[in-house]
Parts: sequence; structure tokens; C-alpha cells
Amino acid sequence: MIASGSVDAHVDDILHRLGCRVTQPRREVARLLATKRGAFSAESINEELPRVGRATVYRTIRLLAEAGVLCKALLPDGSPRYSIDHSWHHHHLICSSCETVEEFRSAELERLLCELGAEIPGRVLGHQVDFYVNCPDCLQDEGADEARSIANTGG
Amino acid sequence: MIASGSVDAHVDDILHRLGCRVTQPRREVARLLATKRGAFSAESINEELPRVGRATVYRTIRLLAEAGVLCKALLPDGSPRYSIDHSWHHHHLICSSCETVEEFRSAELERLLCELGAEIPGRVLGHQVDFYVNCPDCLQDEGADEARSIANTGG
DNA sequence: CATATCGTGATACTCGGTCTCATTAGTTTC
DNA sequence: GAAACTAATGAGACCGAGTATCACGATATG
Repeated sequence: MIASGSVDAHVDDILHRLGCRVTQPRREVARLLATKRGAFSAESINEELPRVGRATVYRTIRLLAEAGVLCKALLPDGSPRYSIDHSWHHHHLICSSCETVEEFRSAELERLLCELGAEIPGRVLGHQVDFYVNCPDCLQDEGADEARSIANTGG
Repeated sequence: MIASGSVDAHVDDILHRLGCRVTQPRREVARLLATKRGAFSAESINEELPRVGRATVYRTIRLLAEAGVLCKALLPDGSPRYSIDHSWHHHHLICSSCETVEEFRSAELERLLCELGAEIPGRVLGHQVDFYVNCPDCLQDEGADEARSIANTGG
């Protein structure tokens, strides 16, 4: 558990460093984001903060994503999910059924991507690696469903 | 140059194999797609085929993407671009300024991703690797701009 | 050819996000 | 601490990409 006073201070600090004003709506958005564990959509934040305008929620999320505080992953259909950017550089495990997003890192992968990047014509700005998966939880649910349907067909 | 008769036959064949009816609008969409070299948006296809309804254009593109005839790449902002899926498995080089999408392949990358996949909890359905780049063309334009601005400042 | 049904397309709608602009509220200066 | 300057807010219009609806039309099949 984190004392809310310290979160506020941290948020204020981040906003200051970004050279923008420390406003109440931005604080509210940032404080809510700080409580988030997994990945979330901008809209879900908007719904949790009815007192803050939609435009402001989206603006603040964009601001923080551009500042590197949040990181953005794309679901297979292209819809973005945001999460707190805990680690410097990482990739994503995206569950295609429950849409949870997990981080993963691999030094070996980075090295290879860097090597490959050197061979690419033009200037490499960055890369994105996503694994689309069925997470263990969904797999278990699916297994339960299958067992049930086998039981139903008398198999 | 490809004889249009043969393209038609090919299109009809694909549609047949997908177990769906061979209709005039689907033929028109598929024939237009067959002429495309790079990546394109669904909307651009819609604009090029004013005689075909928007819903039908989108439906047909989805149909062909699901059938593996088209492949879908996501720009950094999540907006999709489609291209003819020439090769079995490939990744993308996406130019952040002109939004062109190129394919690239690396056996070594595939091997590593496969290895990494084996260590991931749950079931891996697939992966996506994109390099965000400035393509040589854009880089050249940018260089020209820079030279011009240096000339202007007398530097 | 008849007929069942799949596909079409006009249009309304959704979803995620941005733009506009009058109003509000941080910040700076004195 | 008040004044003034300006960035930020938020209600709502708007946008782009895509889907749902549904009456109508085209296609495959006996």
C-alpha cells in the first residue's frame, strides 16, 4: 500500500518535469492510473472519472504515453491498451480471449532485433514484438468447457 | 502484365474455395486488390469502388484477410493497413512518415521467437514483429529539408 | 426454371479519439 | 495577496474506421 500523499507528490513531480501545469484533473487521472495493475483502455479510465471530461482524460493519457510513463500495446484488432511502463524496454503477451496484456523481456531477442535493425534500409526508430496467446486462466476455462461438452455428448 | 481473364478465374477460384458465393461486387474488390503493390487502407479501396457499397468492401476485405489472402499490419496508432499476403510468414517494416509497409523475413528471428514461445505460460497463438522506420525515401526527403534549412540560416 | 438463401447496399449506429471554443484555474509578477 | 497572462478544461460537435440492420436482389441448386 502506498500513501496517497506520496503518490500525489510523485504525480506533481512528473507533471512538472513534463513542463506542464499541475492541474486537479491531471492529478485525478494520474492517481487513478497509478492504482492500475494490468492494461486498461482509455475509455475505462474515462468511465471511472465522470467528474473529469473525456477530452482531458484522453489528453492526459496521451501526454503520459508520450512521456514514457505509460506504454501502449495494440490488441490484434488495433485497439490500444495502456499500462504503466515499469521497465525500460519490454514486449507484450496479449491474451486473445480476455485481452489482458503482460510484459516480457528477452535480452537475446533485443540483441537479435538490434542486429536485424542494422541490416534494414533506412533508419530504424523502434520495434514492437507481441505474442498473441491464450493465457493460462483462459486455457483452464476452455479446458473446463471442453470437458463439459464431452460429458454432454456422452463421449 | 496479367491478363484480366486469368485474374478473374483466380478470384473466382479463391471465393469458391472459401465456400462463399462468387458475386460481382466481391470480384470487383478482389480484382482491385490484385492490382495493389504496397499496403492500403480499407477506406482507400472503398473510395476507388464507388459502385460497391462500403459494407461490402469492408466485408470482403475481412473475408480475404481471414482467409489469409490479405495480411494486416497495424500502424503505430493502431490503424490497419492491408497487403497481399505473398509469403507464408513475414513481418513488417512500417515507415512512420509515409506509412508504407514492407515485408521482411528472418529465419533466425523465427527460430528465436519459437524458442521464446515455448517458455511462455499458456498457449501461443501467434506473434507479430514490426519495425518502425523512416524508409530511405523519407530519409532522403528529410535530408534535403535539412540541407535547405542549413542553407537558409547561413550555416 | 423455381426456389431457398446468401449477399448487397443504404443507412444508422458504435467506438475510440480529436477539435473547437468559451470558461476556468495554475503560474508568475509585482 | 491581487492582477494578469495563458495553459488547461470540458461540453459537445465532429471524425475515421468499422459493424449491425434489413428490405431487396443475385446466385447456386434441384
